[in-house]
Amino acid sequence: MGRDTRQKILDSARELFSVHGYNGVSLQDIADTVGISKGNLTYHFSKKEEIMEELLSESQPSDQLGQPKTLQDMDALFLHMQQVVSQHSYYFLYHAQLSQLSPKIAEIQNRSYRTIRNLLKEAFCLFCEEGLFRKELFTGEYDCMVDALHMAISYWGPFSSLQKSIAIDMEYRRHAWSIIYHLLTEKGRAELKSIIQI
Amino acid sequence: MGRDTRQKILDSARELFSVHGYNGVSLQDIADTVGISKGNLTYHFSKKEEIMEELLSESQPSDQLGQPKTLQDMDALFLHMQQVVSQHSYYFLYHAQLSQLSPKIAEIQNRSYRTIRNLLKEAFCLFCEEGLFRKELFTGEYDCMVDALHMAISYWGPFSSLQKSIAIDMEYRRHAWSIIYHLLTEKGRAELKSIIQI
DNA sequence: GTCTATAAACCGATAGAC
DNA sequence: GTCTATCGGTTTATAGAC
Repeated sequence: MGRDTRQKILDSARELFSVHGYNGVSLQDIADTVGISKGNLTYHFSKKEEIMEELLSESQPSDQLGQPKTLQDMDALFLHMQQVVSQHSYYFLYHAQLSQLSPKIAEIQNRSYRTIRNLLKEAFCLFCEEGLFRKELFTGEYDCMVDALHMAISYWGPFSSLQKSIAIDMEYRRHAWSIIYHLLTEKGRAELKSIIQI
Repeated sequence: MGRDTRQKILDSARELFSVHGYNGVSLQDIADTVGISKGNLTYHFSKKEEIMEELLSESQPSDQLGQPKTLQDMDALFLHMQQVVSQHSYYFLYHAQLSQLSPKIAEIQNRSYRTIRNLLKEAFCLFCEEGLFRKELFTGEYDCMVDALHMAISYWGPFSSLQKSIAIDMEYRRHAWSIIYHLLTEKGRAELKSIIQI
């Protein structure tokens, strides 16, 4: 039951953190949910932080992402992000708080952010070379759109949850394409049309 | 010393919350900073939530904002938002968490969000009528850009703080204009040029 | 590995003297 | 209005039996 208990703890913790946030969940809550004692819990994870650290490093959003080579790849990336965000809502809802938990967590987050950023920027440049994206209107426009897209990825969950009374029923994937639609050339727009209807 | 102590509590609490977040600050911390006893603190605010509620309703970002009529107004709004965000960083860093604190706080946030949203959308439509903005490329493009702008307003602080090792030294005001630059017509771009250099 | 028991500290909130 | 003292509850973490 060694590995098994450890995994059960992580699963229960992830679920509880998703609903109540890091501070809203005590070790007692986790132990109760798993069905073990608090003492046993601290045998596996000596500190509460360690659970979160393992949870984050276990499944980083940027893990399984490959460099997008086509608009189709980009769309798949958006779709994938949409799933990650909904499955790891606690990560995005409380990530400012999480970064203060431990230097290790801050480092994990930072690495993830840098990865996504580079992924998007390189894709933009590639699309530009292939005539799918127009050239920059001003220096730094691509960087700005990468930031906007990145911000949308990170905060789509909390942002839309705060506005549930307003009509933001549009899913993230559509929002992402809408943000960068103006960057597409005629060729790019034609190609996108076969992928998704904006 | 009646009003005085109450105000001191609010000032100290705002400062502490900004750095450590709501859960990271205890009533003891606040009392110590003000230089009063914990008992005296709970005389003024019987519950911890009440401090945050008063703090939020005291200075809502959308309070002193008028409807932007010109690009100059819009720029002033961005500038104003930039100051608000830096002065009330706790509000933006922890707003997902804060909304769960009490229904009253959730309502305050929701009203604020709706106000900013409408402010931006109406300005967009006005600018379009005046030939400063081009027409929408697709239905909902304005709404999408309003969301992107709104997200940037809300999360510029936390977003840039998480990326401090990366080159995001561009201030929020410039970022906001960059996001919507592609919406400007030739006439609009000429007018913007006299306000800010993108 | 898992348990019980408990330490040690801190939390928000209350009671009552002054 | 301000204080001290304290209650009842919760927290993380440890010690030791099995």
